[in-house]
Amino acid sequence: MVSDDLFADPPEDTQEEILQAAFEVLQEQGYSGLSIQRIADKVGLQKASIYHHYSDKDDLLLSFVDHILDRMESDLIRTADVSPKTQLEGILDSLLLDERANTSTVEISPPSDDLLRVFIQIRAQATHNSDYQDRIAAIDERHEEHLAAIIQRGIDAGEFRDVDPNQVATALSTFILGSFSQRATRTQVSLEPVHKSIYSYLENSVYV
Amino acid sequence: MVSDDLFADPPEDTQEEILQAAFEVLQEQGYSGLSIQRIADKVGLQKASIYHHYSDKDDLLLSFVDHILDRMESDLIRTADVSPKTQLEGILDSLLLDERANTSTVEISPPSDDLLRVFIQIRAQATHNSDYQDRIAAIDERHEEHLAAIIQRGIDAGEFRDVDPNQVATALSTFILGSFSQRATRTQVSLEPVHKSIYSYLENSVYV
DNA sequence: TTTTACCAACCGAACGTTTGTTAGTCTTGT
DNA sequence: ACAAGACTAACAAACGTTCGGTTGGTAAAA
Repeated sequence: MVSDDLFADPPEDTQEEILQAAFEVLQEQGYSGLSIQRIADKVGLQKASIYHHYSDKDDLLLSFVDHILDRMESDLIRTADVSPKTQLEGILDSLLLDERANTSTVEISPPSDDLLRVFIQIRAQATHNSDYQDRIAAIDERHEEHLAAIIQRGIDAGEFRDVDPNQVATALSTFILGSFSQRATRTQVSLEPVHKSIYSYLENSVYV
Repeated sequence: MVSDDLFADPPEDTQEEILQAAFEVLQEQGYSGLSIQRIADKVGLQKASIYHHYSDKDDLLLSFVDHILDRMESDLIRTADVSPKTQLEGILDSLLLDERANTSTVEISPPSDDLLRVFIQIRAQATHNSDYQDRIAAIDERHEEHLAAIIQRGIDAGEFRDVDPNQVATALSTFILGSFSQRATRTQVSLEPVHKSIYSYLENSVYV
């Protein structure tokens, strides 16, 4: 199995190497298999050495989650100097289509399957851990605000009808999350029907 | 914290009591905290006694997952002797609205928040465990088929346009899953915008 | 330039606890 | 008396964490 990197560039210091190792372990073993020993093995360190870089497991996990969620958010939220309709469709194309089918003019690299799986697992921790809950809620809110702002711009520009930006944004983010969850937990999910349906919704209910 | 029962009636035998205990532990501690010791404590048994009812932890977890997914599926899939449009809206109302706001004529009890949280956690296991992947995929497929059948009936009855039943069903199930995921991982999620948007989609893109 | 001091990085070994699991024993209802 | 069901006790393995020691390189002191 080939795993892509947690960092765009190869990790420079040991701290980043450790987070990258945690990323791979989480992918292979799941959250319950994410132990110091396994991370140390993956980096090629003794597990005692981990404690030279992180005070304890909680510290490590917190840094890890921050890194993952930052990365996720940067995939979700991008500004672009194009018309609202073009920007919105660029976002949906990148998030809901296979890369090869993506002919969008707006360049948005979609989250990889690896990142998506890890994201879904972190999200699942939010069901019983309020720290995670807060972080997840923050991401969701910023994502929705980002979409709402685009829709508001579309209304102002006369491209969109006078819809409720927040309502449409919430619907879109719910849809995107559902698609992420399916991609992460099933194999061979066809993104086409979902993509077509949301375009149908936009054409018939949002666009002028 | 008050947890609702995994079983409609109070569990009769010890096996069911154990599964109910696992349900509560999973809710409080998450999947990584789901140990034999904690389950035994919750039932009021010694942990060795668990092995009188289940051969090992894997056996217990498999039974547990089966029970949860069966219950989830029974909440998702119900037949009703009403018009396709009424049935579809009954399903969406029950899954995407608060109970008190649910004035649907079709009686479908929605999955409780507790069940939803546990479902999302089990789903997350599917990211790295192929056994879980298969079960999750099976549920999703049956759910989509159920929705597609309703839509097909709607088309035949002249209530719906000549849409692709599978495409619309996939979109609906994606949407529902996204809503579940948000409800399970965030507090105070307003279901109203999502509900309104999907009705808008149906009226403008599906209904005649 | 050589010597000294220092510090970050890593390692090996051990700690107490919790994990899943097994064996043997006692208790209870039929 | 018999079997089902619960118990106590113990096991090896894995867990997170700590301690003390060994490097290697860098910077100050001689």
